[in-house]
Amino acid sequence: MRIGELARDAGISTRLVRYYEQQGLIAPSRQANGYRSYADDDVDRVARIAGLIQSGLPTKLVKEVMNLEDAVAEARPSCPRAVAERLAAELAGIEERIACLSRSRDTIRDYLARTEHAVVLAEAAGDRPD
Amino acid sequence: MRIGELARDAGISTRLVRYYEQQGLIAPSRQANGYRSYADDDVDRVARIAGLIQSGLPTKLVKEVMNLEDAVAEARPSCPRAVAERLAAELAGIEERIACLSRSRDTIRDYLARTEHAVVLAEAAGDRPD
DNA sequence: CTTGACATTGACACCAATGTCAAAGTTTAG
DNA sequence: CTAAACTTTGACATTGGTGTCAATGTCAAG
Repeated sequence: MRIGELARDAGISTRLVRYYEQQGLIAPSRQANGYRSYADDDVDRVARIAGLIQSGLPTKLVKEVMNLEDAVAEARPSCPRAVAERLAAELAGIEERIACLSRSRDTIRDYLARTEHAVVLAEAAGDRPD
Repeated sequence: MRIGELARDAGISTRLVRYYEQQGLIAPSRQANGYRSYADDDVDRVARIAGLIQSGLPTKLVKEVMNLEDAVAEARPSCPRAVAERLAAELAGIEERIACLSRSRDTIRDYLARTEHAVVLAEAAGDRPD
């Protein structure tokens, strides 16, 4: 598929897709005419990249995480101790973010639940209003 | 306490503390000499603000969440339906981020666990069950 | 009184993530 | 064949979060 469809499906602008590529986060092949060509899996990958970036991870870190994701598929990965330590540090950072966001999530849920607006909560939980 | 101590305790620069204030996220009182004066609770509040911002929430959103946090303390809060709907939307956004980050967390954990670097993982683990 | 640490405001600077626009080539529908 | 819709690259603009510097004020300790 081409960039327009990919972007639409992933829910971001084509501009960002190209930006991610420039940052080394994706490497689409090219058609004879020079158009970028994406696989179906790339929709997910790109959406995931966007999600991480929106969660405050810098592209450089996102890149590492994505690489790791590919590496995990392999049988017996390994890495120098130093790398492992850096990853552990990043892991801690991510866990902090999760904790922070979780708390806010609880706060908002709590608030909505207590303002007789359980209706809205229920709606949002099931389908996707816009 | 004054801004220097607050910043140190909260783990950010004084520059950021002032920036947060400018964005309406905190409202310290002033001493006679013009110095900002913070309460002990503000350390937590500021650390929390910083955490949310690092998690990708724009200051405007952080502000709302913090206001909510204060409001939740009240007995019988209430808000117009429109507001509740916007909050629900934000809640969804936050949940998405959490999902994204959680997946990355699992990936990294997994990776570290499988690269005989369980050592590092254990070291970094002191806290954070969930 | 002087010095050093900390505060104040305001300005300028930087980076990363995005938007937007322009000029040119490609594909597709009518 | 033409027009609309897409794509390419490249450049410029913007925004939000930060760092940093400068000039000035406050205060505690020697």
